[in-house]
Amino acid sequence: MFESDFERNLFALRREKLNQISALGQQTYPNQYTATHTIPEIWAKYRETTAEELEAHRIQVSVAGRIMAIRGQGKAGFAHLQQNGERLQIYVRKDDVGEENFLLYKLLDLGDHIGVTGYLFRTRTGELTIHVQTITFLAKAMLALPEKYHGISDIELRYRQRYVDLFTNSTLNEGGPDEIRVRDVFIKRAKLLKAIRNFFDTRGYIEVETPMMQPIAGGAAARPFVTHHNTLDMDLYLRIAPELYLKRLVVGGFDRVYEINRNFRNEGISTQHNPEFTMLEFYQAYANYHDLMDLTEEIIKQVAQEVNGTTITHFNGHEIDLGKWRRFSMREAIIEFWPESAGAKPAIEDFNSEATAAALVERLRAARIHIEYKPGEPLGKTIATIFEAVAEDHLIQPTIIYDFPLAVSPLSKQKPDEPDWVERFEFYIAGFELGNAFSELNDPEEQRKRFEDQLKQRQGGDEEAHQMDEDYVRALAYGLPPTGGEGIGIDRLTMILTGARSIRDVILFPLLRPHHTPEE
RNA sequence: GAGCUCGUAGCUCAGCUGGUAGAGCAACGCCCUUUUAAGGCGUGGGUCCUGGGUUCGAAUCCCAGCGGGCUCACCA
Repeated sequence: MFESDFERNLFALRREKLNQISALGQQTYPNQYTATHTIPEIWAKYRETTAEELEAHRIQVSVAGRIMAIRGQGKAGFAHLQQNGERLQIYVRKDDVGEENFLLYKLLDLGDHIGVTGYLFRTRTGELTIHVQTITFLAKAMLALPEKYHGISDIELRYRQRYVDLFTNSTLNEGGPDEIRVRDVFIKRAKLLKAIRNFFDTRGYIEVETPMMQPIAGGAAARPFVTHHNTLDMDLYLRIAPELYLKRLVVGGFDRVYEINRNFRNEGISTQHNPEFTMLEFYQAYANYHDLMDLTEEIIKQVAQEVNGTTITHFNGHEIDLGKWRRFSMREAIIEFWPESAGAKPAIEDFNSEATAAALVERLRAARIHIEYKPGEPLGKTIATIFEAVAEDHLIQPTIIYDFPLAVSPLSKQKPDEPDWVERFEFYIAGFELGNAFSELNDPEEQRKRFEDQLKQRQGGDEEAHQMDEDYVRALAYGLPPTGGEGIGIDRLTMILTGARSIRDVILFPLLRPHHTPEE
């Protein structure tokens, strides 16, 4: 627990102060405190009240909070109490609180929790302040708070000791139009979740919870985490997606379902990837991917309005309007964003054969654009890779990319007129993918074939290829109505709405390697 | 997993081409009854991330490791 002798000594010293506080007749760890207001309530109610009004009608209040600043003045003193992210000044005079309470005040440290009663006034400089009459001790900070002006700026410390980060409430993107405090990031995240639930609840969707531990990790292409159930003596996978269970529910007659929950993928970590992340998935019977495109724009617009009061957001130096959307087919996007350095733009026919697609790869490589390509891989996979290499960085403003190759979409329905392409889209904001949606494949025989193809790729060494899920095929065999389904990354959407540039800034306790203190 | 980069007091940071570690905040003591990054006087606080190496001498240079950040890869 202790970082140093300094901390150990400080702890002992505070322990001694607790004894003295106890000797003053205060409980050292009392069980409750009854306040008349929270600090935000005081501000909401009396922000505009003048000094004269406060003097004329003495307003008695009691509030509780954590001491975040304290200034002694001999036989008086000022302190700032913080509660729910807001601070209110208190003024303590020996004359007014009495000998014992003033001794208590002298024993207080930065970080301590106290309750005070008193009346509101304005100081010489006009600051709304409580003129304290009694102090009640509530809890002690046994460790030193971070630097009072800068707070904690060490990113590692912020993530490891989020509890400190939150009450010091340090700033992200300082000085920019996207400046935001840590606490507000997580308040917005909560609002976002509420807005999404509101969106779906009012449209007749029901919220469900499906297994997080699954015997077959399906519904996405990713390496799973493995765990073990002792009594059943079976390995289970932490889910990589809820998809296949949610579609079983549509078979079961829940025409509109959604789930907001964690997915786990045993993959790399980056500013856009955390091993556990929160995903919204929703399914709507009788809808196709066109319906979902319209719905997607509506969701994002409405959520932005509810969370930020505007569809304008700032991310990494870009102003983004979440109310204005573009749509390209994947092939159109490749042509649209084809780099000049790689010569003339491709023609739409170039996507029709492996040879012409491979030629595009060669042109990109000649232009020193890194692109993964294995000769003999399916044409659709090559096209998807080209899209990612060429277009993704340009998709700063909200953009829907539709019509994906069948080869990379084992669960999507083919386009009636182009069987090598499926009714699938992804949407991008700020240069990264936020969501993925498609008209769900509901033909059990076709689904079985797709799984078998995936199995072949798996045997060929692709660890992320889908496994066979017999029960899911059986569910489809009972009849899945035409259905549209979509997944939206909640962490990433939070990033877009808060301007946080790292996914770790929107996850309260992001995964870090264990850190060993000298004592361990 | 790879490349680059950072790691000095509880916190925020300085410390030059190598000469044996500093400031502010916080802490401790004293003074101060409208202050607010309060102020004044004084005091204590260091495994300079860890382990090797080079050197008369290493926070500083070199190597390895640990942890963080960024970029790339994988992926959403």
